[in-house]
Formats: sequence, structure tokens, C-alpha cells
Amino acid sequence: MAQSDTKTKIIKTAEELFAIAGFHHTSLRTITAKAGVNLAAVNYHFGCKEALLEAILDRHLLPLNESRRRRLQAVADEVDGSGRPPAVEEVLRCFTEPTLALLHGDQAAGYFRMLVGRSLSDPDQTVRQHFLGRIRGVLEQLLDLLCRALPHCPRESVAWRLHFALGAMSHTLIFQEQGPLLGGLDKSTPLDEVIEMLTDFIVKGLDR
Amino acid sequence: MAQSDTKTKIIKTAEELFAIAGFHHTSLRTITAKAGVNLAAVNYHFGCKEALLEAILDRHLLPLNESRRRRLQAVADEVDGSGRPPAVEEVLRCFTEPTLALLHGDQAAGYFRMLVGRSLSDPDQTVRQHFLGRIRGVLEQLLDLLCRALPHCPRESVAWRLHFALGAMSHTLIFQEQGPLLGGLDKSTPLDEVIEMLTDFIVKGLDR
DNA sequence: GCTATTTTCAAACGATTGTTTTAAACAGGC
DNA sequence: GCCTGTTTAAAACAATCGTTTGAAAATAGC
Repeated sequence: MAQSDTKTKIIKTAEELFAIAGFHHTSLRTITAKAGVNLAAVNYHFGCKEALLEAILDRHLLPLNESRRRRLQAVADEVDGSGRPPAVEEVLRCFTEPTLALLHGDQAAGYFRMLVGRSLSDPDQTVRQHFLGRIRGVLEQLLDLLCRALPHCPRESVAWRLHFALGAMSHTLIFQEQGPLLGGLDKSTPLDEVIEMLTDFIVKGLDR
Repeated sequence: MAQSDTKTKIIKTAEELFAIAGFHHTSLRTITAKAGVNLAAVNYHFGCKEALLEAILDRHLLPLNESRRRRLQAVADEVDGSGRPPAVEEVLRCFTEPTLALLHGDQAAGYFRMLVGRSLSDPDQTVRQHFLGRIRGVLEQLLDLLCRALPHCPRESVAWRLHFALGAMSHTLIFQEQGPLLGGLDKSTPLDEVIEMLTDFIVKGLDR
């Protein structure tokens, strides 16, 4: 029971607190107190606070990106075979659907979702860099395939549209708890429906 | 010259540093050192750090939102008269174009742009609340008018699409300095062109 | 030119941060 | 049993944070 019980408790608690209050605004004392472990345990198991963040990111982000990568590659291979350009929506779903699978598979992944959404726009360079370093490769792959789906469109235009789309995505991932910023917005809408609407929105923006 | 010279120097410096590093990650000592004023000057002139943030937000956000409000009202009045629903793009530009005017009018507003972009998704509740409190009214007005532009579309769907659009917008405002997260993205693209592409993207997503 | 007010300044305050330290408790191998 | 390496515990570390203090300096009113 002693082996890595403490380590897991720290990771899960920190994941939640980082997602809600942000990395720098969450102290190790808050984490360890809520997790019921000793303060020094963080530095013993992870070395430093920043390494704890990396461990949290790795836990979900690595398999998630691997899944995205496989799906993107599968579509790319299919295009290579048939010679027909892929549909924009098909490409986009290679990126988004693994996220949905993750959120359905792991009940506790809800907080991770917020953390990911925040990471892109975090004011702190540390958080941003750790996150970007783990996702940049997949983004390039996604951009490449999008360009093949839009052969008439210059790469830079596609890149800008993808940039806008990522903004919409991260903003949607964050949205939770922090109160609806729009009056007519129902927070209880199931995540699946939200993602469907978001996908529609993005596909329309990316296409043509 | 002495009257509010210090006060202005503090505001302008803080605006820049808050935009780049975030509110909580920027210390009053960093601000005052860069501004060349005494540490205590902040608490003397503004009361506390949080009030300094409010002053910064007010300086540009109040006139900006007033301009947006007037333009939205003008379109609404026109619709009331003619009875024809407005175009989505027309409504959207009521919100975005005043921003462009601000950025062109004030050379130093570039940092404010980043600050605004960050504020929506800031991990810290303080920053978010101060920002939302100053923009929520205009957003409601924008949503109302968008619903009239899309009479066949249920209000909640419009709200969600606007939600996605706001994500794309804030993400675009932030983007600067922090290194391109996408390879094919040219950072030197003039802001006008970026906003044009962004508007296209959003209109396509909002419409129909 | 004096007074009264505003503004600046250096120094310190108390609280909190991530991290380190030192000792104690625990585990399993032989 | 004892020993070796791992894990926890409480305390202290040095650094930084926002804020306050009290006196000096500058300014304005008359």
C-alpha cells in the first residue's frame, strides 16, 4: 500500500487543483493537505513542483497524442492509396475524438480537460512550454493532413484557420465551473453534444 | 508634470507586464523597478494591486465597450425600422471593428490586446471576474442581435456558437511573442489581415 | 515665505512560497 | 535477529510576495 499510493494521491489531487486554480496559484501545501500526505513527499517523489506538472501532463497527454497520431496516419495512408483528398471533418475528428474517448474512459479526466484547455493560454511560460512540447508534433501532423484536405488553399491560410480552431477548442475545454459568461448557455449540456456543435462550427470555418 | 506622471508610468508598465507574464506572476517590485518609481507608489496611487488591474482594464475597456454598444444599438434600431434581420457579419463587426480602431489609435494598445485575450481564460478568478464584469453586458447585447440575425436558430445554439467564436477571438488576441505554435504560421502578418481571416472563419461558423 | 497638502522614499512587516534538512518509521532480504 | 534502502514526519530554510510605516521631499495655496 505504501509503494506509490502517496504518489498517486499527489498526482490526482494536483491535477484537480492545477485545473481549477492554475499551476502557480496552487501551493504544494494546499495539494499535500488535501491529499493527506506530507509536504516533503512532493519533492521526494517528483523532485520539484514543475516535475509534478510534467508527470500530470504525461499521464494523459502521451497516450492521447499517440491515439491521435495513429488515426491521422491511418487517414494519410488511405489518401496515399486512393489519391482522393480526405474530408476536413474526417481529419478533424482524428484529433478530437480521442479526447472524447479519454473523457469517457476516465471519470477523473474532467479536471485534466480543464488543465489542457488552460495550458495553451496560460500566462506562465513554464506551463505553456511543457504543454506545447508535448502536443506540437501532433499539431504539425494535423496541419499537414488538413492541407491535403484543402489542396486549393495555401498552407498559411490553413494554418491560420487551424489556429482559430484551436482557440475555440481550448476555450471550450476550459469552460466549466467558472460560471457561464453567456446568459443563454446551458452548462448541463452533455459534453458529447457540445463537442458535436463545436465540430460543426470548426468544420464550417475550416472548409471551403 | 508631477501630478499623475508616476501614476501613468505605473499603469503603462503594469499593462505590459501583466499582458506578457500574467497578473499574479508579475510582482509590484518588477513593475515599479521597470517604471522607475518607488515600490510604495502603487499602493499610494491605487490602493492595492488589484485596483491597479481594474484601472488598467477600465482605461481601454470602458470606451471600447461603449463604442461596441453604440454600433450594436444602431444596427438594432435599423432592424426595428426595416423589419429585415441583419446579416451575421454585420453584427459581428459591431463587436470586432472597434477593437481594431483601438489598436490603430493607440500604439501601446498592443499589450492591452494580449491582456484582454488572456483575461477570459485566466486561471485566477480575480482577473476573470474583473474582466467579465466589464464585458458581460455587451456580450448579452451581441447575443441578442445575433439571434435576430439567425431567427431560425434556437437561442442556445447561437449562444454556443458565440461561445466558440469568443474562444477563437481571445486566442487570436493572445497570440504574440509567445512563439508560433504552428509551423506554417507567419507572425508578421498584419493584424488587419489576421482579423479579416478570423472574421471569415467565425462568420462561416456562426451562420446557417 | 510660510503653511498645508500631496507625493516620494527607504525600510521593515507579516505571511506565504518552493525547497532542504534531519531524524524517525517502515519495508523486505538474508 | 540485523541491515539496507525506501518512505514519512516535523521543522526550518532562504526567498519573495503585497502591504504598511514614518519621515523626508516636493508642491500648491495664499
